Amino acid sequence: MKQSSPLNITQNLTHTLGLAIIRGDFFEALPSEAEICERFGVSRSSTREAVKMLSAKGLIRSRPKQGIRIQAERNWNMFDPDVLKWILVSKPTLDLLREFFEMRLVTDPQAAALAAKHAKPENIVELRKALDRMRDAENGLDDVLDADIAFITALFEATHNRFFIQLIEFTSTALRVTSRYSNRMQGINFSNVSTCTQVFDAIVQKQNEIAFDLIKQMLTKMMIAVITEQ
Amino acid sequence: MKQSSPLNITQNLTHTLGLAIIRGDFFEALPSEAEICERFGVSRSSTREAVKMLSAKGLIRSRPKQGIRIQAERNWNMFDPDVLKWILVSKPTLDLLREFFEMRLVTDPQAAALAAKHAKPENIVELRKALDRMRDAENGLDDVLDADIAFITALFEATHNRFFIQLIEFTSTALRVTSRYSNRMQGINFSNVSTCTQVFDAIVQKQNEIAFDLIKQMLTKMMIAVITEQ
DNA sequence: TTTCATGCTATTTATATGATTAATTGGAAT
DNA sequence: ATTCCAATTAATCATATAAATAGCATGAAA
Repeated sequence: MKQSSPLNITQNLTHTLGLAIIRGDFFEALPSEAEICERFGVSRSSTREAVKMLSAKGLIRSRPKQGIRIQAERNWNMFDPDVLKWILVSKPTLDLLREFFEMRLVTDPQAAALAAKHAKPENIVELRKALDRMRDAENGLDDVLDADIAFITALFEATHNRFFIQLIEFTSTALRVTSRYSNRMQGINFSNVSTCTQVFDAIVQKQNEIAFDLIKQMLTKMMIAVITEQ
Repeated sequence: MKQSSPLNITQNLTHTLGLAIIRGDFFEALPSEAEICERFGVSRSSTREAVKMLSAKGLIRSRPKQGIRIQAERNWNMFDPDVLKWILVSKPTLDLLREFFEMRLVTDPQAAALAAKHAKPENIVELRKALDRMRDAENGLDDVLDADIAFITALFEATHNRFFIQLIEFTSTALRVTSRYSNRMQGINFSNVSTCTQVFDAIVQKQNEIAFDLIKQMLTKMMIAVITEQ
């Protein structure tokens, strides 16, 4: 999706360490710079750069003499796509999925309401395109997950709110990872085409509350399906 | 608030460049590594580490021959406290404030509802402490902003939802920065003590909907006050 | 001539390494 | 208890080499 090019050394180390931290492979601190270099067979430059990237995401903090210490989970940037991905890959618990839905349960309906309020013609165009893809996907002519993400993307872009737009990456990362890695979560995350069509109509007619309620109901059903499923 | 120690070279450069990028000082790309070194009088290591930190936050992307290119605003991690701070400091527009409230208008009520559902005894204790601080602040015995943030912190921690807990940094950063830098925004962001007391009672009695509605009403009033004020 | 593919070159970041500086901890000396 | 010292570790600087790639040049095919 993002970069087709193979990861370079720094990126690789960043992902390896990030995942290891979140998986709990280290206790309170990472090995020293020198030891990381040795253990992973990379130079100090690459090690330091990887450490800086993880610091920027709130996972660690590095100081002389103290070493590279893992920060409290509270400081992790959960909305960073990388961090979210590492968490979902390493511990895709039902609890986390519930927490994710508790968030979507308010952001998505509000996004629909804001879209109804602020959508411009080009947003309507994109929403219609996404709806078409969802219909195609129902008939096996397109990927269900991609189509779902396309709709969410168009919906959140129509809010013209930077914070909501930021949630596109958040939500699509979560959807992609959970649908790829966890069997339990498969196939239950997808939006309903007819509901989304109704949402689209509500947005076109600027009916905020209706758009809000439709998405909320849809997500509530999805959430119940996910949480109760074993 | 965070670190009392003076910023080191890398941190300094990160902030300088981050702020400059968001302020729009550069067009599409940053100067080359070598030029940044020269212009800011730092070594290549520090430059590269700062660049890596900004890459990790989604602001830029650096590739051989292409240089250090600024990413589309869509890719910026708006929920990263640093990024949010730079944005608020460099362009504290009314639009942005509206977008911020549109977000809080759903996250805060939901946080209250989740707190009512999931709060544990220690969360109740913290909420009560925060309420006491808010009362003290009303009488000039404590800082209003700090007390407000303490309540929000206790509220969001009580959700026991990692995504909501992450929003503590987000919200408190926004409150601190806006109240410090913008006169227009001053004094209008603060919560109402009596409402918060009612919210507290609702949480103790596990009345989700009541807690939800109380916060929503309070925020709606605040938002109207902010948006209509000139 | 035009078009497109191929390979070359210059530029820029990526990586590696050594040397020096600064911050911080923990213990020693007072 | 306080101050000072020493050891450790990251932070910074400097330099060298490798890898990636955009842009140009070249030349063959239409």
